[in-house]
Amino acid sequence: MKKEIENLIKQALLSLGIETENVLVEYPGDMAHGDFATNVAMLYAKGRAQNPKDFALELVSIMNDKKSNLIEDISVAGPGFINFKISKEYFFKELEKINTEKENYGKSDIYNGKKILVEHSSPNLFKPFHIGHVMNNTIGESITRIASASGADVSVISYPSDISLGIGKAVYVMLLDGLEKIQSLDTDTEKLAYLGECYVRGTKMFEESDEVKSRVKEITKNLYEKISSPELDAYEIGKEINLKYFINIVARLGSHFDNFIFESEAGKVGQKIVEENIPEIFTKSDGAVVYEGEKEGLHTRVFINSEGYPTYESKDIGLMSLKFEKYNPNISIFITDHEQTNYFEVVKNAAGKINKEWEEKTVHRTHGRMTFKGQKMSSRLGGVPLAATLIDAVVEEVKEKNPDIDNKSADMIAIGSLKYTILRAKAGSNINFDPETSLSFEGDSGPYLQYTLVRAKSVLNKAKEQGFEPKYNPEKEIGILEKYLTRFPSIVEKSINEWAPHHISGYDIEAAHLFNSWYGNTKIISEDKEETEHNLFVTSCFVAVLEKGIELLGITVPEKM
RNA sequence: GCACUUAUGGUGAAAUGGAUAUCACAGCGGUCUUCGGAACCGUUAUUCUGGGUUCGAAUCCUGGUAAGUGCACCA
Repeated sequence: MKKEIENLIKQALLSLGIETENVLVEYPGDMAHGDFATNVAMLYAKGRAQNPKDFALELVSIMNDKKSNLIEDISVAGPGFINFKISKEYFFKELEKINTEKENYGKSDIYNGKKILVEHSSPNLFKPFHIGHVMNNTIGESITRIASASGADVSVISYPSDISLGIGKAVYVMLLDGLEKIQSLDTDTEKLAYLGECYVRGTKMFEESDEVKSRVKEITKNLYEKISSPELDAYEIGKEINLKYFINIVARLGSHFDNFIFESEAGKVGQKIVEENIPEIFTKSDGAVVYEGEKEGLHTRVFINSEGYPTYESKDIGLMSLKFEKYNPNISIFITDHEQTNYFEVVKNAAGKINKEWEEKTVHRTHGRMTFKGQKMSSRLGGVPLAATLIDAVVEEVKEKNPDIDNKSADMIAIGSLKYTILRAKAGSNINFDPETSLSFEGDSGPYLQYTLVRAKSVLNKAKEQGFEPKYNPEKEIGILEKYLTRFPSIVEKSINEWAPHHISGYDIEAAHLFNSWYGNTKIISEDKEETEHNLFVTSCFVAVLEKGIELLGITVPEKM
């Protein structure tokens, strides 16, 4: 429809001697204005030394002669906007499409036949999975689903940090306590808490004693080179527990990974690549290997330190190389917090020197940091709320509100509420998470979406039991809810183009609100069979769209709530 | 010091350069034996600051103020 209007405008402009490729057709802010609008008259009136309004009227009279009968009315308003009113036949056709395509409605074909790789939630094994990770996971998962809706073949991986000086510190404490200690613990949760504690203790001891420092370095070296030793044994135990925990917690959040690329793996690959490109791309400086970013308006970064180990920079080069080698994606998206923006600019720039397509096809999306009650979280210093602790606390609140709810549903609501808090805003700014104020089950919230959907579905089921089937009545007028539903594909497309989930969350909440308003004024099931069936048709379209819209956010919906 | 990011009601946010700046929370006032009230309706209140570009600016440019982040061997 949009295309049709665009063409109509182009034709009209052409007949007046204006040739243009891009005409802007948009949804007016206020639906009362019309179904589509364009600002071309204001753009081109100047070149014609004509009043925009007069020019708009001239265009309208031309278009009136050429328009198809799907366009009911074209009018001029305000400073020179041209508004198009579309016939209800078009909307009924579109609603019918929703009803038949169901969960495929809104699916785009922008990246049909392309491959997209998404990397997110990359944890530091041995560091607890804390509330900050939930943010990365939530955004990453939603972007993954949006990517799937683009028609692309999507793979999703995570990149766990499994080797670092920090891990050496934790392993040092494990050995100090003896491995019996960890083996004596019963549950994985206890073991994990213990490992987190090792990390914190190790960091402290490392700072306080030179002796510990050199021992930790030795341990780390042995781990890097996988030299068989007590530390390697301890490390393997810790890594397994952490990885298992990670897989469980992201599964609880609704994510699954096709594969992992480990930092230890990437480090070797990256180091080799960097070394092969001295001195063309990388240069030696004070015993280290660096990339002189200043030449590109950036800053210098160390890729291999003076002890001969790859830094994060080299590892990221290795990671890129492995991603393209294993998946050969057309687009490679990864998600980190925004503190790494400048850092990745340098790495990406350097990567482009090695292989142009690594730079061109890589998309870096960033998000803000999550602070907890105003204090910045540092996993190194401990005292950070674990993701699981936080979710459990929210689950308690859900149960308080609704004591009859089952565990699974309570989990869905708690997580939905958390996820929505993260996704409703454009990724980028920091979120200060305070359960007292940030968590809402009402209004602009995850549970509002879930509730609205559950209620709508419940009505549909009830009607079905009574023998009603959704069926549209062409005599009926099209309301704003129905019109709004047909905008869904364009919202999905926008989210794909920007890799921004918040357009979807905003759309979902608006759609839910429109439905609830309509619901408040409409007796869906009534004596009147035709009326009932038509209402059910609208409800059914709404359910299809909102179900998809919620799914794209990575939020699940319980049966009852 | 240099670079990047940000500044919207009391709070949290939205708005490809467009029409009366939208939404939620909180506040205030209503709806209420309903197809599921985690709902609906009404109401109060907002673009940091000076200048510029434009028919038109929250949005673009520029000066200022404030905040955050990054700048060599940490991850």
